[in-house]
Amino acid sequence: MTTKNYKRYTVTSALPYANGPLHIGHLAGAYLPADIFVRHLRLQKKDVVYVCGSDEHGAAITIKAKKEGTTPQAIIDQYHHQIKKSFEDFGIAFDIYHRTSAPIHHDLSKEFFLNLYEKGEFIEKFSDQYFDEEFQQFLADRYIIGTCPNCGNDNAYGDQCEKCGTSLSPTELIDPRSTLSGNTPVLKPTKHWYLPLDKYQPWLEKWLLEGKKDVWKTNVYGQCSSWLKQGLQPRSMTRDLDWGVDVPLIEAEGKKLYVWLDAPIGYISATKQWALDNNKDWQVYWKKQESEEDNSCLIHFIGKDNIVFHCITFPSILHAHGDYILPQQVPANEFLNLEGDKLSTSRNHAVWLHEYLEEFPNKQDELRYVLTSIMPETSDSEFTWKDYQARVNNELVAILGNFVNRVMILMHKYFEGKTLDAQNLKDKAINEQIKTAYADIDKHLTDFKFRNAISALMDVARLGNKYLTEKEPWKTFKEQPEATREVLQNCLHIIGHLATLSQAFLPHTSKKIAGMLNLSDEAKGYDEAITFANGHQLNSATLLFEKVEDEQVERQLAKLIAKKEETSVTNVPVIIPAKTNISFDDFASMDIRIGRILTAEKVAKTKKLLKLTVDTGLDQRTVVSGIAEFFAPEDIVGQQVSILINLEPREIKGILSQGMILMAENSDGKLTFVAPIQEVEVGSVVR
RNA sequence: UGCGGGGUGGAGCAGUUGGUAGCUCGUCGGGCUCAUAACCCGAAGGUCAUAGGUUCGAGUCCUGUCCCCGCUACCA
Repeated sequence: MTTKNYKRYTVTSALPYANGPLHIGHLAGAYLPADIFVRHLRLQKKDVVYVCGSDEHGAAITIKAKKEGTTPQAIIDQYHHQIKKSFEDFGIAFDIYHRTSAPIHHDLSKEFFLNLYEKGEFIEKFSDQYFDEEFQQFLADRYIIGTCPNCGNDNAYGDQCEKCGTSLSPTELIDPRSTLSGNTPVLKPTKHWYLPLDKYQPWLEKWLLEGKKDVWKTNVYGQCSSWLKQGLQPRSMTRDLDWGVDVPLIEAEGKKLYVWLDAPIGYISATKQWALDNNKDWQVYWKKQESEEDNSCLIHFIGKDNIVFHCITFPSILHAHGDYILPQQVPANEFLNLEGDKLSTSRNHAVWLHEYLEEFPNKQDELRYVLTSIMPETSDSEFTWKDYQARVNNELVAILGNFVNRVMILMHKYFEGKTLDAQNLKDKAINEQIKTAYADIDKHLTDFKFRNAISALMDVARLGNKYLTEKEPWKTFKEQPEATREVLQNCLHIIGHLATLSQAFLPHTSKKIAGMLNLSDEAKGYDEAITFANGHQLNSATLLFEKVEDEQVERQLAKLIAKKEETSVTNVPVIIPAKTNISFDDFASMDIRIGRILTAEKVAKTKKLLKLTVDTGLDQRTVVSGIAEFFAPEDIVGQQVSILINLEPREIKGILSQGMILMAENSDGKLTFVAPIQEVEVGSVVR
């Protein structure tokens, strides 16, 4: 593929956002594949730098700080160090794990902005934005809540209503409130600098649509081409925020760079810091060289949610700057699910890396193996603890661990763990198959097919088990000790190759194997021969992997359930600020009645809507209600409900909805009917 | 709403440019006993979501339909 035969590689993994810990989805998406890929390149003695760091800016962090009554700095310090340590313990081999709050990053981000500014790339636009007069600041979209014009949810955010899914802008909200003060914000003009993505569209079409067709993964290419087809719009690169990189213009005081401008620049500033620390030249990894063939091969490992920024926005910025190379590959993975449900930070439905490392000490490679085997390369995939157990027990323990153990035990039993004239692998067929394994793994990794690659690694261990079974050294030893010795020494060579080949995937295991063979545990390149001296003494056999017991699986499952419940209980309910007063007449003008649901059916092609027929006492009418996620149609027939009957009828999904069912919604968005505690006569007035 | 990805034996998934449907796990039968009851061999099990079309021939190309996931909307 196109990543072959470069002189140099610049590999990045998406910057984790420093407002929460890492979970297995992050690993499977952007970190484990990159780590394997980079280790593979290093084993080929390629020149590669692998950078990452914490993304520490953006409104989500200030919101979290405010919610927890602390400072943004405290939040990012806490999570930066936690994330960094988790990566280290897990064995992700970054050359540097940096952070975007570092001065070197702020400087470089400003430099980028100024470079584009001076070239006149930005469009300067005034727009009216909500401003909180009490707090004297402009409000980011997420700081404004109000009533959704689409579904009437009065807890919609300025950028989106999470209830009906509509994308909004703050000015569309009915009755907007600031989450800072609860006051009604005022519109004030503010100036922002926009990146004219529309202007780069023709260039993007050529570079991406023509240049990356059949080169990038279909999920990545498909998403990009759909964006380009829709037509790109200028995108604001600045924000009215008090946390982030300052916009380096006098007239922009108090404004910050948009996180998505500065975050990817974090890859570059991290490289710069690494170069400083190690006396290297960072520019060869990022800047265009005199001759194109000297350019570094830039590869971004990300999850699918980051595709557009890494494939369209960031390349546009690099292109507009002009001095920088562009990504050669963006092997985005899809998502990992957990036990049949999406991973979710807010619902605490996740396997957290720091907890795994504590509860399963020295079992990094087990998780690395499982996640690589189920990596969501082409579609979403699923992690279950039962599958974890099965893969560890049936594959790592039974195939790899067992093979190594069998050979080691036989060697010690028959030959005191000493080799004799074991310079070469003497079985031609085995030798060929091992060569093929090296080639296969290289091909799969070059194509970002990590599942296939790790399966090719396991095939080497399978080959060993088969060879042992066929040669039956435990039978031949008495009659033909020399032939038996040769068989076992051939097996030792296979184990040696397993040590080399597993370095990229299972680095901890590789070291253990090398230790057992009493070979140096220095990283061994692929081209280094495996040799045992005459009379080489092996170390004693230890088990590479332990079985996962049913009890461990059950404990993890119980923990997931417990956490979910705990979260829903302890989640501090967000109390929505009070709305402005209305007159009694306004209230009296609402006609709310008690009705009864007569029929209910799901509206086709929607996930939230139910079509209800309600007896209001006056008539029977059709109401479309967004409650399908919480109630099955058959369960609510006969239910008494409060219904607002003089609401302007509205067509929803082609059905005329005449009225609105009143629902109580808790802070998790869970709905309950507002109904009389005793049955009352249908048509009764609520007032 | 629009767009992207996916729907393949019990489970999880591969299937490159169209040419007899594969892998891992599980199940069943056999072999072996060096090994963490692990290893090796063999078998059963699929109308490739669905309806049409192109073709000598389609899981693979085209069209319609139905499901699932995601993006659009600062969690990989």
